[in-house]
Amino acid sequence: MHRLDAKGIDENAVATISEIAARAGVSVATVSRTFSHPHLVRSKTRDKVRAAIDEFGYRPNAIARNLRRQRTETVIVIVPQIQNTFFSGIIHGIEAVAHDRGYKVLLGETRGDQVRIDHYADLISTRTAEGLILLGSLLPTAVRSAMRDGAPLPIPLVLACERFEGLACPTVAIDNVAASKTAVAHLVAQGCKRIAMISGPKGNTLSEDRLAGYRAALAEAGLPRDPACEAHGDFSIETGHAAMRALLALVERPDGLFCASDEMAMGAREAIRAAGLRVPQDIAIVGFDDIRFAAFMEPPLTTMRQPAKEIGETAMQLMIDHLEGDPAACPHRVFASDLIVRQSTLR
Amino acid sequence: MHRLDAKGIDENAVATISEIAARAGVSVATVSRTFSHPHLVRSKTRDKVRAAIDEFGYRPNAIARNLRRQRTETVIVIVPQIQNTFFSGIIHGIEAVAHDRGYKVLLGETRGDQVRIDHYADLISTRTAEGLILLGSLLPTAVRSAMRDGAPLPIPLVLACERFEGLACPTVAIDNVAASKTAVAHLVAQGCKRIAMISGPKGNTLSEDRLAGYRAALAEAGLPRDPACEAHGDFSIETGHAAMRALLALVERPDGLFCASDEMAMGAREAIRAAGLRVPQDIAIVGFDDIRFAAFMEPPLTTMRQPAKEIGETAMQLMIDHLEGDPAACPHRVFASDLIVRQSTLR
DNA sequence: CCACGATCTGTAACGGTTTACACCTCGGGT
DNA sequence: ACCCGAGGTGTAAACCGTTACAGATCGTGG
Repeated sequence: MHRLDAKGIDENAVATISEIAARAGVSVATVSRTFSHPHLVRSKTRDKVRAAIDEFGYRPNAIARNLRRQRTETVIVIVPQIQNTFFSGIIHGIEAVAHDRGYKVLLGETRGDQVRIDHYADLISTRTAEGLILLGSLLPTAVRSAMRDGAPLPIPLVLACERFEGLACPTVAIDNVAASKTAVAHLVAQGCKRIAMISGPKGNTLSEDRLAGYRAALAEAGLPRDPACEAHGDFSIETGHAAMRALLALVERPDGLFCASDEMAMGAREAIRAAGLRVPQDIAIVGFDDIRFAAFMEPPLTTMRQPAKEIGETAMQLMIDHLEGDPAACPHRVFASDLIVRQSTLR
Repeated sequence: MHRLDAKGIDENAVATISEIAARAGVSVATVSRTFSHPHLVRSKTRDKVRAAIDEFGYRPNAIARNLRRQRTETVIVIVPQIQNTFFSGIIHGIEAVAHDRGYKVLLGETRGDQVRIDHYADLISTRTAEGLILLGSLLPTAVRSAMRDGAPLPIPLVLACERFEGLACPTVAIDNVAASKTAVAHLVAQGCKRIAMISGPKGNTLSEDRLAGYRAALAEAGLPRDPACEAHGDFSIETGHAAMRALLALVERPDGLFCASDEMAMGAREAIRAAGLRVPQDIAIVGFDDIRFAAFMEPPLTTMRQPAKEIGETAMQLMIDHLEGDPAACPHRVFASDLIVRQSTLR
């Protein structure tokens, strides 16, 4: 299939190493060495091999090489949804480092589906990929049971942007508690007295951390905490919109809002507009992530910037260190996140 | 590395087929058949094999299987930039179909770099991947030279969203000429007399098609065409902003704007705001793509919707048909694109 | 002219699976 | 008693590289 054309001469199929060896009048070992360890081959011999290769178009078969070397130099990146701008920023960073270091990136999208995540994690057991970079808050079943049993991790794993209690593996993230505290303190400084939050899904460490930061900031400012002001979404525009409508229905309307993602802030902003209220005069908003579109909202959105690309780059770097270096090492990289102040909080 | 723990007992390493065969007291062929052709194995024998597998945790080595089968069931998707919302929508669709059909998706980002695109295309020659889905407007050098020589395509290729004159390969796209014509006709219907366009990069078929549609609509409406009103960007917010600033500096200011991407429309909208003008009263805007954020712009953006997910799904479908079916077939799928009318053009 | 080391090259094992082919067993028909 | 076919199973040859090891070649110093 797709290998032989009508004349039986294969234009596409690459010659094998033994054909090249025969054409060049050397052994397969020499051809192999010409690629992998050229310094072991006399330059005259190399030229013979190169000539044969130029003539017959040899490209070494990566599958055979992988089998022999027991390596694929491939990592799989599991992401809840590729369309999320923050995640695609991380993937951008991952791909950059992977490419530079000669690794390949397999992409798996989960959409919150445990079956899909396990399917992709299985690619490690079957040796299709060597390691797993996890962007979401869902863990493969195999990892979960290892955690429960206190067993070592069954697969090389790096967490980007999420952390799990009791899971010892390389992690890169920001300090979500501190970041949220800063964000909410900014709202306090702008004079907000009743600050609501739309966080991520319950039970998700990242969401809990951001919620904790929010609460800490309120406490520090001496503002009362009202459970009715704590809403949850799934980081999407739609859930931000819905959550804000609920918050607007409260008898005591909030005058400040902190969202755990810019997308939710976008949805919330729309709900506020629909209610005939103004941002920031009636309600000031702080988002999270600083996605590309935050600066182009109306008004431009104040937000906690996460260095998505750097997070991705670091995650891939940690993965390579893990695969090529000491697999017992378990570094944690924490990035700073900056508050980007724009008009949505300036009143 | 990472294979043996302190006791020399390997928790992670999967047993090989021959170990399982020995444990189960059968031959390797039988173990293999238990996986691939269970109906060829007596159920009692299957149970023995299953028991051994359960006990020792065997997972077949995909590399060895791939080598033997001469298949990897992997396609590589080359995208100019993963962060572009339209592209990530397509990838979303590609991944969905790939997962359902048992294929894997390798991700390659080019950022307009010919070296990177060739690097990724090379994964086909080395048999790492079986086919290439191309999202951008850059072609691998190997494909380009085949085109020039009139030779058959050197690799299984599917184009999503871009087409090339004289390149016969499965393609999925929309009718950019017609879509642009519709978009610009809408501006005409809204009473715009001087309509500018910010298109994509020059020399790009997609850009040219959209420009052609724009010109056709002007001609049909009897409006004069002014080369000064034809600007170019690279689909990004920033270039949209820059292009709009130039358009605003014209002595005769446009009163309508058609952008070849929503992102550029976003940048343009910002430039218009900065100039103290109103949308749509002073300048009406139509974008392209209908990315998730278009509906949340201020005012919400009228735009040509492209069915990104469906385009991706179809591209992957065509790729599988090409790999598993008739490689000579060269279907072209053209999707409808709908004009989504929002406030940015309603005056 | 020989010994010796350095440099280069070849042979063959190996990685782990799939599958063509051969073989064996067993039941049923003649 | 014999043949035949169906159903199961095993053997071994692929698939295509890499690399340990052995062997060949070459240059140099004695």
